[in-house]
Amino acid sequence: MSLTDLESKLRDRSLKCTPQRLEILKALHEAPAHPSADTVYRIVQGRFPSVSLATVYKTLDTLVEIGEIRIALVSEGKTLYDTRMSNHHHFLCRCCGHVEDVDIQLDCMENCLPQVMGKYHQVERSEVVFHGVCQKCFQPEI
Amino acid sequence: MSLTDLESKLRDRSLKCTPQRLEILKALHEAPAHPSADTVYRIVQGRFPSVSLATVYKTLDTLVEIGEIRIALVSEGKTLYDTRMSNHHHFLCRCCGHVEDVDIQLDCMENCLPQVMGKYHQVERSEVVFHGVCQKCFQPEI
DNA sequence: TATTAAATAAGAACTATTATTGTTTAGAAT
DNA sequence: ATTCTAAACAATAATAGTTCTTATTTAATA
Ligand SMILES: [Mn+2]
Ligand SMILES: [Mn+2]
Ligand SMILES: [Zn+2]
Ligand SMILES: [Zn+2]
Repeated sequence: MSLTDLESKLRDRSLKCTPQRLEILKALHEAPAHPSADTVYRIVQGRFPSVSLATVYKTLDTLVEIGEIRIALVSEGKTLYDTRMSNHHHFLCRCCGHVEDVDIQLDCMENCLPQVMGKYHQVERSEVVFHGVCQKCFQPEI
Repeated sequence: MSLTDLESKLRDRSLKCTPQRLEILKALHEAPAHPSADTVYRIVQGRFPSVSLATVYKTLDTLVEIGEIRIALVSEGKTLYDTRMSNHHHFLCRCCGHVEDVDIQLDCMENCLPQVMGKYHQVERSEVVFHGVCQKCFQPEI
């Protein structure tokens, strides 16, 4: 959220705090959840028309690297980004591709995991993807 | 697995059982787990050089539609396919992108889910993606 | 204010995937 | 077995998403 937060993260890695980066971060938060690069690009254009799509891509990469946003591994085709860095899960509609946050606490996963994976991998986090059909696709008559 | 199984699935939907489709299905099972369209294409080429990449893509779509394979929602960039239709999970290395099957039974998820999601969505299945660093990337000195 | 490494805009290039089109073929009907 | 036809195919053009290249600009530092 906070720009100061971002500034210090950038400074820590000797990355420059440019107006483009600030606008892109703002756009990410204004956008509907899980926006694509193109969605972000269009929002940024409203206030900062000279910004290029390549800069948006590059900046999104950077923001992922410094841990301001992450990629929502939930879409075929285009990359979607997620500004929510706290632990949460996703529901994915197989009809319309709609992605929705799922906020439930699944302690069991976090609990049992370290033992199971411990000797093979370094597990950093886990997320659930629920597959199904969203309300809109299930009852399209409304 | 069984070709008879495939044949009947195709027949049920009045889809033709072509040699290309059979070879592509075979290639999918010979390939390392979670192959891309291109990986499948190359394997098929060995035995059936006239097959086109477009046919591979189209056939993979078809196989997904009839439920012979599924898309492994686990990669940025290119689509990966999964021949294992039974419930399982994935580990994804953030360094090298390696995808590994995770075979643990997480009853808790299947148990708590229907209630939580019930009124909002039709949940058909759920899978966990574990994010982390694989052994190879963690100890690259070997 | 001058310096410089990093970031940017513009657009070409690239990769994965889908669409188009004319030809072939599997499977059904004779 | 031969004919028929919708479906599938090969070839390849087109598109979408993303990355790369290069000349120019700029944030941060001295
Ligand atoms: Mn989310
Ligand atoms: Mn798998
Ligand atoms: Zn839907
Ligand atoms: Zn790895």
